[in-house]
Amino acid sequence: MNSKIKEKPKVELILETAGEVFAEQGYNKATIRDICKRSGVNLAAINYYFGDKERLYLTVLKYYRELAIQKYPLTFGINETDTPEEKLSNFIHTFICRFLEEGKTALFGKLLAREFTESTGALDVLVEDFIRPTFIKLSSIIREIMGNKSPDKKVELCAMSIIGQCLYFRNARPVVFRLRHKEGYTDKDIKEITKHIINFSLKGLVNN
Amino acid sequence: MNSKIKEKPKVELILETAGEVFAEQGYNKATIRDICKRSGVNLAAINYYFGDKERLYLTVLKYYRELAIQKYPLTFGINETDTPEEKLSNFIHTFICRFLEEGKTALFGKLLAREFTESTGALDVLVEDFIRPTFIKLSSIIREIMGNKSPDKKVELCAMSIIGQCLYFRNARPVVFRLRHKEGYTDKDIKEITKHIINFSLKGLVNN
DNA sequence: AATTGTTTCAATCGATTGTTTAATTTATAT
DNA sequence: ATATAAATTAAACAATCGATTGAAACAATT
Repeated sequence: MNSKIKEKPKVELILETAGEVFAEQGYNKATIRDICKRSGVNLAAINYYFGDKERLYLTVLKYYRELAIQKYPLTFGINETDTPEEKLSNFIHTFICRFLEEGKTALFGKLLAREFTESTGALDVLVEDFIRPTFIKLSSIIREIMGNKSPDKKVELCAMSIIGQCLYFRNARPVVFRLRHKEGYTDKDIKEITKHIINFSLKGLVNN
Repeated sequence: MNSKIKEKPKVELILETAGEVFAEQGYNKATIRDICKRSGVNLAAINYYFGDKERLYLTVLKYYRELAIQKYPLTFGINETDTPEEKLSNFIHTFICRFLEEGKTALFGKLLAREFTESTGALDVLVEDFIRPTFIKLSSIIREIMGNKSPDKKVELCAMSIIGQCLYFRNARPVVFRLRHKEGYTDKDIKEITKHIINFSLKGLVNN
């Protein structure tokens, strides 16, 4: 009757809502009831379309992964003609954007950032498909900066330092916001943080 | 009858067990049933002695806080005669030990580290009583190294970078262990990590 | 129009959780 | 010894969650 407007397929609707809920609440705290309510679908819809909660979550990951890798190509915004320092800057900047931007394109990054501290059964696959390649990419940049003679272990530790800084100010937001007496990050905050992490890390990588 | 051996008071027994369970599982995943089972007490004991789960958790925090501040004086192992760089080294070393050591003295640190990424209702108090003082202490050391002219914001960001590195390799263990194809940290690992974070951060703080 | 397959729905199941109760046991004090 | 209080227990309660059911509504096909 009101069919002039083509309704969004229910599966897609659920996936989008579920992605937001999982990113907000984490896998465990997110409830099927909440997702269904926000989607305006019946409680049984998720089990009908996806089987169970876990398979919904896996489908959500696949769904947003597509959006993510299509917006952020695997190059991490890095040109091979860039200097190593430029490459690291771009890497850090891109890495932070991937879980900080508003909108759907950053949802995969948010879900991924959660897996670091609240792992689910999907972590094994996520590590091999995304996290390890990201670390390898970062490690290669670090090696360019530090020189080929740098031992693997040292490179690995430096990669941890960089990722650790980035994830801290996302995952430890409850503490950060209280310390600052200020809720949320402004765009200016994010720019400053990004710039700081780049500077701090570039200096940290200097060989002595 | 068998009263030659003085039994440990039940309240204390529950507190110790509960601390371990909360540190292992986090507040939400820890169940009263599990704590009671491990303590060998009846299911109703916790509500009888502590009222409810939340007040048990708060009491656990207070209990282990005592052990912690008595083992780790608020000085963070820092002598005022140390150089600023030595102070930072000692701070990072102490900070990491506080949530990595085995045994009961590190339990408060483990609970605190959890609050960064899985906050509970206790976070507000914990921030004011422990986390903020720790940041202030760290900030004062950073200021000594970077010079008095350094803007507050810059010092704050550097403190975040240092804490972020330390917490990463504790809270992101699921990912780290998979990346390394190795479960757990050896004492050697911990020493290397600590040494690395100290070096990386000292270089990051250098003014240019 | 009848049949078939798909989707939607309210209702409910089964398991887990924090919490409470009411009865019993143990300890303490008079 | 007896009375009172404290501690302990098994059982159940209430709320929440993921999952399932079976009937109804809808769409598509024959």
